[in-house]
Amino acid sequence: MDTSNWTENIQSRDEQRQIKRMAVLRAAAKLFNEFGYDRTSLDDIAGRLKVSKRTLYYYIKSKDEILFECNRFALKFMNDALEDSKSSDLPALERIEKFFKAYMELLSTDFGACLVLSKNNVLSEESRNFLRQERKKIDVIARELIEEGIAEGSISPCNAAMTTAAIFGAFNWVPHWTKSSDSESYDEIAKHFIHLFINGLKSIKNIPNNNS
Amino acid sequence: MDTSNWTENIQSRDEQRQIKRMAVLRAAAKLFNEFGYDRTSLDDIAGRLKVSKRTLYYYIKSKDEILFECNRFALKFMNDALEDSKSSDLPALERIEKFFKAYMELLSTDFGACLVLSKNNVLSEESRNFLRQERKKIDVIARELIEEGIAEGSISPCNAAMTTAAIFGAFNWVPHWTKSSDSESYDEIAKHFIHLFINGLKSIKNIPNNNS
DNA sequence: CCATAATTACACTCATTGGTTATATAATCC
DNA sequence: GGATTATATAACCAATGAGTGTAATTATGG
Repeated sequence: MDTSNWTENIQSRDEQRQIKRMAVLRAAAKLFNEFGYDRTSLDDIAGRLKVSKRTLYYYIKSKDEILFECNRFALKFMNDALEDSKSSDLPALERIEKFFKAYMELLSTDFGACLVLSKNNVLSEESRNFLRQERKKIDVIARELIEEGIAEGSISPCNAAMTTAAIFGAFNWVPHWTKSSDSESYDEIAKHFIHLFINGLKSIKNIPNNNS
Repeated sequence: MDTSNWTENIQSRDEQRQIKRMAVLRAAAKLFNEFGYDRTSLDDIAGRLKVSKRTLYYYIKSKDEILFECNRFALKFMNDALEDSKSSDLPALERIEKFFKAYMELLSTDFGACLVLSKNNVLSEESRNFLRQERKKIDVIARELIEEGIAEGSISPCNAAMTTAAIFGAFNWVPHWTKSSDSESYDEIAKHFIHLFINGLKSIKNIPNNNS
């Protein structure tokens, strides 16, 4: 049926569907993050949304798909956010700061947390490869930032892969301790972390970092 | 069973038992780390050891207990290792280095990896509390080290809790990427990480500190 | 070599759960 | 208003996996 012009209602239906689908994904992500993928049943998700399990199947194809979509969505969000920082021509250190602030922002969302809390060895080889590839992109961008910084002279030479691994690790771990989110906001955490990674622990007594 | 006095043979039997029990735990940890707790069946563990599932129950009480014991064992190992560094009176930065090298060593073991890879929200409230408490101890020691460093003047003032969270995070994340353990040894990683955390990214141009 | 205890194997129960299907209700558009 | 489509309910199925009873087998000590 290629109805051409009465787009509005169709749109509206589709929009409704998308919104509901999104609600399913978000509810699922919350539960996955709290109890883990395997210990979350579709009934749990349905219960949270006050619908029956069968209903979920109108929005998703399988439980696997839910996890995949949660991951995909998070990665898409991230990639979008990266477009900004890519075009920017700030000095490397500031771009790194921007980058990881965006990353922490992602991690503060249900989908972002899901990205780092769920092992995705559940999914099909194909899905897993796709997600791995997307992750890789983000990792590569971070690595390039470090390398630019080194080229620029603002970052001291180091193994960029190892360095990004350390930073991502620190960030990725944050959603693991949010249960008792008594503490600071994600933004505060990001600031602290970035400051630590840039300046290190060591106190700098005699070195004003103006270079000579 | 209160075995009282005929120690020798019992010992030998007991030793045998302990060894086998340990083999069960280690095999389980390996599988947990690879596939996750929920996706590892007791049949899998038994299969790995080439015994029947029923046999496992002579060494452990339940699947829960396996996970608990894996965690407990890792934490015990860590606490033992900490006794050393506690008595030492090296400068804080070196003790931190020592501490985190030991921690990375732990993470390189099956039990250590299990400690950071498994969500333990599976376990009973009681078990979970115990483990949390033990973890807390380790965290506190790390925090104290940082604070000593600050007091000493070798570490620039910072939020110690946040700082240890960052460092632990970076370390804890390592077992997540070991699947493709194509890369460096844990020891190398530890060195890199520690260097990064102590010195930071920022290049310090007037220090000829490229010893590596 | 026998009696006792430890260990192991087979087969079973029982509960959970992911996924499916038959069918009923509500919305949409001609 | 009636046909078509979207959405929901509830019952059902097949598979899995934790845990157990029993009985066979092995090791230990006298």
